[in-house]
Amino acid sequence: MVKLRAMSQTVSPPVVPGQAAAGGTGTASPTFSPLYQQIKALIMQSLQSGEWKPGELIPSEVELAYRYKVSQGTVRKAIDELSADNLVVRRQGKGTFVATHHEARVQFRFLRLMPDAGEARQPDNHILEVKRLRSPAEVARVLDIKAGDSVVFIRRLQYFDAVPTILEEIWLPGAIFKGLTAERLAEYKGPMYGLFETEFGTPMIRASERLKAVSADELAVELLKVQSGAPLLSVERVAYTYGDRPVELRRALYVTTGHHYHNELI
Amino acid sequence: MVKLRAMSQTVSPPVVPGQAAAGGTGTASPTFSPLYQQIKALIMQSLQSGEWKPGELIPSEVELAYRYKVSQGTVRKAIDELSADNLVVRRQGKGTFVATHHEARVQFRFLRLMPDAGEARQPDNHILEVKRLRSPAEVARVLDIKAGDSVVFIRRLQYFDAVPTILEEIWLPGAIFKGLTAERLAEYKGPMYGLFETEFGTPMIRASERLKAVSADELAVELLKVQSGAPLLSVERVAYTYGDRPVELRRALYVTTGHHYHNELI
DNA sequence: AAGTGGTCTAGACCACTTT
DNA sequence: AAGTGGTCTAGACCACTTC
Repeated sequence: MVKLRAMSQTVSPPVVPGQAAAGGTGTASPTFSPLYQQIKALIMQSLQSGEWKPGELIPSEVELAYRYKVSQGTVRKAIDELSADNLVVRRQGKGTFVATHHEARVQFRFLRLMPDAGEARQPDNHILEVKRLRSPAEVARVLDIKAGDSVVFIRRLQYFDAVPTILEEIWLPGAIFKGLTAERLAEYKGPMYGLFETEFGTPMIRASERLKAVSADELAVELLKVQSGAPLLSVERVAYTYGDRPVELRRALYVTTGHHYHNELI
Repeated sequence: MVKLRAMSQTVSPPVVPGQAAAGGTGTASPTFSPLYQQIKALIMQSLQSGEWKPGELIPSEVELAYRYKVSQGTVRKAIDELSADNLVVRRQGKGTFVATHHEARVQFRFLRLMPDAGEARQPDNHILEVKRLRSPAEVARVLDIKAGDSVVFIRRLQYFDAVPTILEEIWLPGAIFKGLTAERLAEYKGPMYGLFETEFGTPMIRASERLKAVSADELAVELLKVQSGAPLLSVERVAYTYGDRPVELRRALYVTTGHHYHNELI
């Protein structure tokens, strides 16, 4: 069995069972990484491989320490970072769980549109269209697939208090989202990312957004019931799963009369 | 001398020299907080009081451990959190420094407008107006002062590559920003928050923003050189200094043709 | 060489949850 | 009572910076 190596106790790069550690394989110029980073990488591999699925309990710190032959403190620091990255959730007395989109808490991370006054509430989702098509070059580039590859296209309208507020177009890699149909989307209760995670084994763990102000086009006028040329908030999102793999492109238009996009600068 | 107390080794609430700890004074129902949280609160008090100013070196972990009579590990955990909160910056081999706005790195935290293509660059600032006036009720409520209290009002235009892009109105509590004039603002090189921090002892440590899409009004048309009714990104910000005290209200209009507001959802 | 933050260990005890 | 994460300590050693 190949053992993990602590920092600088050796000249060779850190090695982990079956695969290189976070620092890289280090063929040319060996890079090192702290033990806890190597442990973190190992745990992430188990998350990615589906050994521990969203919502499930992962092994205890003591057990992981025994498994990886390091101290509990080192495992702890690894899990500390995974927790900060929102990949796992600690619960005192119970254990550490794989993060899931089936919690209200997580929704706010991915839907930043808030009512100007009052409490945030769940939107009503209306799936307008689901079809499979060949990926335009522009979409393919973002999703890191080949132009012409199969993609799933979704058009959705979201209502807050019966007011049409969000119109979005979503592109997903067809290879991952095989059996995705309008029916499954429509009948599914809860957040779309919950469905992606549960049914397609693809949890969204982070996203990058670009916001612009734009004028309502014809489709927006029709569906969002705004005047032609009305200002709308355009939100273009690329969402990523484990390994920073892009798996969703989403272009949304938000009506921001009565709602706003909330952001904390920390 | 009153000593700090570790968790639950006593029935009385944790006490710190001269003041209650993070958990609160606990007169009615004593609340507890971990030792490292108490240390963190103590360090924050020193930051707030100006004992250690932005850019300066704070005492080493060993020294702080001696001062507070706790282990270095406990001080470390306190500073870990302060570092995560962006209140201090660690530098291996050198020490721990109080965070400052005089670093390019910090700019990106507070200016999220990026060019759609190419590298971000520093804007040219044009101060259009600086005046002192009595606070409108609406502004006073946000800044937690009394309506009619003195406030400094600033109107500023920012250019990227000679293109007018950001028009903003800023309100500041007059009591804090006494000698603030158009001249000082105009002659100051670097970010406005750097000036606030250096000249007025008021570092902005976090901010909360509300974004909406709006139509250009007359003033925006004139100054931002956009067409009447053109869509603009409205960004309303409240910035806070130590102790979560609001000290700035900023209402900005961003031109988002060629630029976008960037946000990471993590 | 000395001082700083960064990593790692081992052990003790606490708070919380479940059995 | 047993198991989990959370806190705290003491000590060793490493990496980096400065003198």
